[in-house]
Amino acid sequence: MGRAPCCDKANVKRGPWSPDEDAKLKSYIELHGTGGNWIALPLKIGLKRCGKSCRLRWMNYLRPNLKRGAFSEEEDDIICRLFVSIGSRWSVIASQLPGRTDNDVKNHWNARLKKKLLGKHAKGAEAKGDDNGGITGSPQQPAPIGHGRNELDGRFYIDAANHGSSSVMPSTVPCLVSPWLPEDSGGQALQCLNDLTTELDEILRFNSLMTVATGPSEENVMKPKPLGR
DNA sequence: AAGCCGCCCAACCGCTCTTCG
DNA sequence: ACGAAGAGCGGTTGGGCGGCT
Repeated sequence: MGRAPCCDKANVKRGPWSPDEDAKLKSYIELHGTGGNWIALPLKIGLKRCGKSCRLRWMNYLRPNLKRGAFSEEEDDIICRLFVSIGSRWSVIASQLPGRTDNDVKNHWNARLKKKLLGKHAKGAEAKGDDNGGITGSPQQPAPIGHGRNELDGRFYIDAANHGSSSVMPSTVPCLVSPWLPEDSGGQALQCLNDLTTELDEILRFNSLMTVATGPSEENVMKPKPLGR
C-alpha cells in the first residue's frame, strides 16, 4: 500500500499561480504567519491549493528579502565551492547565499554552473588525454560527494560542522575539484580541498551558533572567501 | 515570417526526516 | 516504541521565451 497523498488532487488547483492567489497567500502569512501548518493554510485562506504548493510558492517567490536576477561571480564561486564540499545539498548551499532559495541555486547550477564546471573539466581532461573524462563515477552525475541519504547521509557533514569532527572525502574528490583549482598536481588539489573543507566546517559551525543565539539573520551569515582562480 | 531548438524558471513529484500523540 | 501526519528536500518536468536558421 502506498503512502496517502498529502492532499486531494482532484479538488486542488495546479499550475501557475495567479496574482490574486499570490496576494491572498502573501497577505495572510504576513498577518498571521503560517501557523506551523501548511496543510491547513490553504483551507483557512480559501485557496484551492495543496499545502505543499503554498509553502513552495511562499519560500521561492513571495517571501520578503528574496534576491531576484542574475547570480554574481561571488555567488557562483560560493555555490561551486560548497557543491564540491557537500554535494547537492541545495538548502545548505542556499543558506549561505542571503536572498537566494534552494530552488534558485539548484536551477542556476543545472542551467549554468554544471556546464561551466564540466566544460572546464572536459578541456582539462582533453589536454591530459584522460580517457575516463577525469571524473570518477557517472559522467552525467559528477558530484556525488557525500550525497545519498543511505550511503553517506548529508547530515553527517552538518554534524561534523557542528561538533568539530573531521569530514570524510571520498577519493573522487580531487578529480572533481581540479577544474576549480589552479593548475596543480593531485597533492596540491588535496591540500586545497582540505583547506576548503576546514573553512566550510567553520562557516557552518559559526552560522549554526549564530542562528541558535540570535535567530536567522543576513548579518549573521558568514560567507566563504571567493575562489582564487 | 515561420519553424525549430535550447535555455531557463516555476512548479510538481516522491522520497526521507521530524514531530507528536 | 510505534505509527501517522506534516515538513522539508532534491530530482524532474513542462511551458514560455528568445535566438537562430
